[in-house]
Amino acid sequence: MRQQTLFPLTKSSGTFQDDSEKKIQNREMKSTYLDQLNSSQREAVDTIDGPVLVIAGAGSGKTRTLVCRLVHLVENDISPDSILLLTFTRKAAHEMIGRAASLLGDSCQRVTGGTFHSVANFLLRKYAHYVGFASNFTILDRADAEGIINLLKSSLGLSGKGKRFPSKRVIVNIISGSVNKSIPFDELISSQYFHLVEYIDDLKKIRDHYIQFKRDHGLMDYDDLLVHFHTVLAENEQVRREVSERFRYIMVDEYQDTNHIQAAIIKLIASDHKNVMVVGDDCQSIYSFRGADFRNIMDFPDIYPGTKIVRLEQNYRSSQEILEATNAIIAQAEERYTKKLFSSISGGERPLLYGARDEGEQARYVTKMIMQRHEQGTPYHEMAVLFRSGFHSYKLELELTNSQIHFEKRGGLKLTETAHIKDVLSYLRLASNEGDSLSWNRVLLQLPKVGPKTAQKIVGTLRQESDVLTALKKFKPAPAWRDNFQELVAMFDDMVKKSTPLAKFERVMQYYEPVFERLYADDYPSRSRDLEQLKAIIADYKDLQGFLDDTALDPPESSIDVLDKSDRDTLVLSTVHSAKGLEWDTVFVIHLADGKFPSSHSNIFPEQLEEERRLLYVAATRAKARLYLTYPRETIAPDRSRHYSTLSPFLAQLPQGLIQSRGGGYGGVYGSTTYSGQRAVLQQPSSTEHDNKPRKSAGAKISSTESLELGAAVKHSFFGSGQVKKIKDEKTVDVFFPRHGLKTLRLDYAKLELA
DNA sequence: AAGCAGCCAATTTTT
DNA sequence: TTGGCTGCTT
Repeated sequence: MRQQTLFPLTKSSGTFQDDSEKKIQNREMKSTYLDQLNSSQREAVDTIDGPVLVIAGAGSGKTRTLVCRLVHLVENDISPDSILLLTFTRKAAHEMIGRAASLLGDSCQRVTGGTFHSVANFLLRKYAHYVGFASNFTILDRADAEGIINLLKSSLGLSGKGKRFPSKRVIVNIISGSVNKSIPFDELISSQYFHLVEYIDDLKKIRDHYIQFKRDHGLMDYDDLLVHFHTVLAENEQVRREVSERFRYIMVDEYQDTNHIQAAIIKLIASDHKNVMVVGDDCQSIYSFRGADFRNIMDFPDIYPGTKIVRLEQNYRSSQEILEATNAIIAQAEERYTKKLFSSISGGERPLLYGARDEGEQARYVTKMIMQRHEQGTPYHEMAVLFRSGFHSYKLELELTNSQIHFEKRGGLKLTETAHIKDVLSYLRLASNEGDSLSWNRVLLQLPKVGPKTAQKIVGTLRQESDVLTALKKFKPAPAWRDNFQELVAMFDDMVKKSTPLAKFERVMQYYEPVFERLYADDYPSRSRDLEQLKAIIADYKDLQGFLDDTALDPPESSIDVLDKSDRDTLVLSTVHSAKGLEWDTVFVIHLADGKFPSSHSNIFPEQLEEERRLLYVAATRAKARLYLTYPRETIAPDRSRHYSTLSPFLAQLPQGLIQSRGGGYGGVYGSTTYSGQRAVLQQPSSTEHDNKPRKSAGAKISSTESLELGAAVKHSFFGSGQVKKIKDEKTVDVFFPRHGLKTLRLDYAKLELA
């Protein structure tokens, strides 16, 4: 039953680590797995009791170490039931436990594994009453949370507040950010959303109503899963002891991407026995936007005195040539990272940099190189294309489809983020939690002639009776939509009585099909493929709650891989975030232009920029043998205006000789800054900038501190006017802004002007 | 008063 | 491709 919830039968088809590697490891470990580890790995595996911190560089055999330790624990008579394995995705946990099981047998499947969120959910189904929730609470995804915020905005009379009032997206970001970063609400707004300070009271009101709304209707968002779980453990000694006794051995992967609440949860569970092993790499911390703090790693030995610290620095993944480039990328970081990875795989190729003319040419180049490599014997599944944002791959997707290369896209839009899937899920959620008024609101709005006001009126009557059905039957609909309303009520009455999730789904579809065709008249045939996919997923579940939890905690990707049962050789397209922990023979990183990578959204705070740098590091260290870096020299904005772009500063500033350059130019259309003269372009990244975006034309842009002196008045696009307080080096200054205090700015990225 | 059609703008990363 | 806003219609 437990496994059912944590590990659904629906596996997406990707590989966690490539198959050949897996086979080799299995063979190795079957003989005597300990002998196959290097001395550091072995030390990590060997230590059974007490706190262990493993600093594991990219490709240093981290997964192998975790799997071996799992095996080692079980071989030393530790019951698999008492082991908790926390990973970043549920797929990762599933994969590791599966590998352990293939070495040692099925008993390993009894290990509890998954993300913090899935484990918190699993335990809250049992303990939620301690924090005032029934056990049938519904999990909200981001879109649900935004939907509630919208409802509250209008019911609190804040929706017509003008353009400057934050959108639901921003409001959810603030509320969630405050929780995840453990920063008080006011403080977060005045430091990171200072332009919203005037709305601070309205925002607080929305937040308080949001919290109450969730309580009233049995709803938990992602953050609540962690917060409420933490509260249960912190405030109920008996529960804490129960959980602590059950999970006597804890392993946490990707510890650099945990936030403070997650660290506190571990601390509570482990406080009796201190048997915790955490594995992480500070260089690969890429989730601070969601509250992750890699300082959790540094603090670990302080929280757990006597921690054994193990460093894994030998890289078994990439060639020395690739490592030299990736080491150089991370060496530019502000933060001093202690590790320097080395590899014994030599004789590889230097990473290749290609400046394409534009996005179309970039897509054609990548497609061409993929086909070339394929002809030379690299299967598609050994190649991947990585990018900063989901939409960066659109052009490439078209090109690959034209060339009939089969690919799978990870990251970006999820299946559950499309409107028609959310529709169907809403009906099903009502079968599990009839008080979920967000879902009621959604399904009621689908009735013709029923808008926000009417829907709210109906929802308002639902709680006046002991059960929803009675309330619905008592409600008097207007004649204009009475028939449709009664049909909906009949469907609901009928659906809740069906026993299996599939039967419920089919009853919903019988009602929804005509609604669907009316709502999405222009494109319902293409959308109905998604519904087929949903049906295939739901058919594997015996338990509706499990299905709903899984789709919320681990939403299927929108590509149709579930229906595609054939074992086709498939190329992977992925956001860098979703590529974490994976590896391929050949990796392409595209759109490496300033403004795209690093994203232009992140040049306000130096810390965000540092995270973008680590993100590139993560992307590049996925490659085993070949790494291609590309960027378009010209992009077209949505308004069809053309913009020149320059190479990402992260690459432009690398020492010479680590990367080979190729391409660009094309008959000198863009001047002679082609990559035959690598030096000229690489060394002056910002001097070639021809950005023709409209811009405030106040003063001269400052690119070096040479043109600055102490006390100079300057202007920043985000912080406003300020005064130079300290010149640190030729690229770094401290500026005091009256409204934000002292900020350290890097002139390469901060758009600073003379006032 | 509420619904609805049509126009314009914006669009990171994820549990 | 959605989502917010405006102004027209029921």
